[in-house]
Amino acid sequence: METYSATEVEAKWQGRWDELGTNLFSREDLASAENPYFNLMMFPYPSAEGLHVGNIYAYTGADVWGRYQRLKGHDVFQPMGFDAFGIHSENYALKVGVNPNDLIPSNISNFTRQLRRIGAMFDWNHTVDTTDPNYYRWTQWVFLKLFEAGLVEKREAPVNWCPSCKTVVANEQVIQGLCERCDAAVEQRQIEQWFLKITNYAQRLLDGIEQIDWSSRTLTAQNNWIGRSEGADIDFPIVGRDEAIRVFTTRPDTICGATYMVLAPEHPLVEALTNDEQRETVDAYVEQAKRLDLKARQYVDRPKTGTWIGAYCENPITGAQMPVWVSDYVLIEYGTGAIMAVPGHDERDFEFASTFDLPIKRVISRDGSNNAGPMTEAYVGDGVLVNSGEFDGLSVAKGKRAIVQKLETNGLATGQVRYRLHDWCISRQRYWGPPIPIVYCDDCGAIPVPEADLPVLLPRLEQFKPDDSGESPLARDTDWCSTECPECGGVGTRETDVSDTFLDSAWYFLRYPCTDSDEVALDDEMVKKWLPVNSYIGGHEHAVLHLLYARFVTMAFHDHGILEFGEPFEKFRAHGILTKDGRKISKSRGNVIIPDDLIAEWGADTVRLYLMFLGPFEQGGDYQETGIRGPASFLDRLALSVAEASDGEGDEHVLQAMHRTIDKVSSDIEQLKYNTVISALMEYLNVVREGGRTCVKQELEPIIVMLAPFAPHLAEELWERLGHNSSIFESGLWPEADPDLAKVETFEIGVQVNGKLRGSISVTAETPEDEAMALARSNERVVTHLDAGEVRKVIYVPGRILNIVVS
RNA sequence: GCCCAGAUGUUGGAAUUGGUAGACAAGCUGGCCUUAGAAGCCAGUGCCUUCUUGGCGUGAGGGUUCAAAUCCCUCUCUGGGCACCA
Repeated sequence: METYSATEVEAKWQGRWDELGTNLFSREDLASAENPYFNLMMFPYPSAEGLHVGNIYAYTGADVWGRYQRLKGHDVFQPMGFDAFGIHSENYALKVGVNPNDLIPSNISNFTRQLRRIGAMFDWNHTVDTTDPNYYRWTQWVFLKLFEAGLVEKREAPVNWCPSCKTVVANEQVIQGLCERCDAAVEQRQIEQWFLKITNYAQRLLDGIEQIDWSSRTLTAQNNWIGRSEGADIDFPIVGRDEAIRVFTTRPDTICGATYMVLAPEHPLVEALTNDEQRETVDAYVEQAKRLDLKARQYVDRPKTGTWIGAYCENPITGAQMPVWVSDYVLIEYGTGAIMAVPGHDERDFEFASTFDLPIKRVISRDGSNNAGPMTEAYVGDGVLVNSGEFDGLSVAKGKRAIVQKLETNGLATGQVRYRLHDWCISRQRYWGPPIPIVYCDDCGAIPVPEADLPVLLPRLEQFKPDDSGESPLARDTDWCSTECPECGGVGTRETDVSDTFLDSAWYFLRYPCTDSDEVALDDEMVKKWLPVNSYIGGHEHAVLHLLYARFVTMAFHDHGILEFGEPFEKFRAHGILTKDGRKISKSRGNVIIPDDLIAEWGADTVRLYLMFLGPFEQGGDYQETGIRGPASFLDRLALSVAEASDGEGDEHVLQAMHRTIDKVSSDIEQLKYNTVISALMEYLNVVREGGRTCVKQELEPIIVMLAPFAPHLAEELWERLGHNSSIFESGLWPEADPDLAKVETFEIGVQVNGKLRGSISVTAETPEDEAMALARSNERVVTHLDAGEVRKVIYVPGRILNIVVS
């Protein structure tokens, strides 16, 4: 029996969509859309390998959502672009010896071909390529706007430095403390870099979490990443000096248990407080700490190291003298770069104190009793203050308040909130990115390039490999570097660092509806109409960086009067990960699946349907190729049914099943449970075809509409074969369930005796208990078990269960 | 170490959110049809059993309940993220 040829049908409908511009918006369409819906998905980095099946999975799931919104009557704008700048592309280009300027366009065209082949409804009129000067011109503009808003700052920051290659290396290029390329020990070095002050927005980013509809795991990740801590800054006077060491602590209640102080190696007071006797040891220690690369420095399981610097502090509560140490387990970038060490109640301090034989004092006890005997581990739990003089007996919470209060009256403490979030360093000493639009002038300093002079074009360099200068390869292009100072017109030199790829992607969604404008980055009319984004779907791996940066830029633009809204994405859903035979798909495992052959063999519709059938979209699924036959034959049977269908009235029993299916599908698709949507459609088709019956068209039409998001080509084809002459996506055809028909009248419910299933009875929602009992008693098996004793209790939940307790 | 997610037949996964565990598929077994089958159709398929009966069964162990995959406690394992954040 001839059903359909996927190749022909798919080519036919893709051709027709292109020809009619079904998925395209003209500038006028964008301006006049009545029911706008911006369906965004994370744009890919166009690798040389092409899209793998995981990408297809993600984009199909997002496209299903967009097509579903369209069937519900929205004007769905669904653009796609390419995140093509960055170290990824650059490293690959270096490896294969091709200039990224040549490599990227061919990768993009390959990606475009693949994305078109899966039949997603992308608007190819509104696409972005982050490496296009017409795009990065505006990325540079974003930088300038943030600069204007006072959110850009240049300061020294540590980078990994390979002393042999004499270049900056990324964290990923440091393998066990050694340079990936030359095996030399990597060290950290301080260089001047550009930062965006995202920390100014720490609290706002946290507060905004309350108002957005995002996957909860993504919000949790952002919450943890921002890492708000409440505590106090406390000053510990330095013995013999008119100065204090300021520390941040979340546990002021444990201050009486502080037995020593620790400064980070980079702390300015280390130099000032070190006495002559300790000088040599301390200098050597600080030097050694500096030599560690950034990754090794942060490695937790390293044994604690450090040295006494020869100074003392006074505990502002107990008055006790405490030695001041220096150790790299205290980080200069968090808090004040100094801590009071409470070994009795902090695991790290305990480890350090044990190593160096420093006193360990219990000041919190679980139950308030003053347990004797030495502590064998730090106690970090809740409890009651002990050995704390006047504060004994207070709970941890009350102790915190009381101690901070007392110190506040002496001006020695202030309540303080701190965040783990760091400012965003956007400087990259690399080639493949947008040049940071800054000019240095001996007289005027660092001056932003005027908006009118954008873009600062990235010159084509044949030698783009980082060299031993330690600067971006751009520094070698002296013609490019030398320019005029925008301020005084004198001699200027360009900034040679390029910006982080994450800056490109922190605002791309704002640009999509505005790609028709060359004069401005953001067309106010379009932004007002289409933003914020209604739905964003992407990988959970971007839970913190990309998604946080995009929120930050949006908030900053809002405050700077550029945008009316403060949150970019109303709704965000993280899709799951596809595994293969239970294992992660990765290049190193060699189990990467390129979808082209699969699509050539089965067709895009079958592949789409299969991928969506694997598991809940937000949880991912396991790819096993044999499974594709199920969805394939489902589509075949559906096509067969359409071919056989006659006109006329639908069978009532089938129509009831149909409306129940509409009900279930409509609610499951909202929750992205595409797998159960598909199984519901399969179940319904099984009812339609039960016992080899031939069906009527009326019974098939709604199922074809509901299938359309998953298998758009075949849905169009069957819709046409059923006699319709406009696109199935044109006029909001999503069906609505008739509640009367969808209602289930009689249920088979289980009958349990003492909680064990012994039979079932057929009831309605209104069947009263006595009637249900009577029915149960007519069941032989039930009766046998009832005979075992006296009926003590009957639990009857109409429509659910009848449980009879017998003893 | 901390945080998040998860563990259900041979496999992917369902389960009205406390109410008949295993839907829908894949695989396998048998049958029909066929020159053929990666086509279509039909039947069977959690384990044990005295086989129309009964018992067991959702990572392990305990608990709550008339009733637990679902709630609570303890633990194990897997995947992911963060990582000396005071």
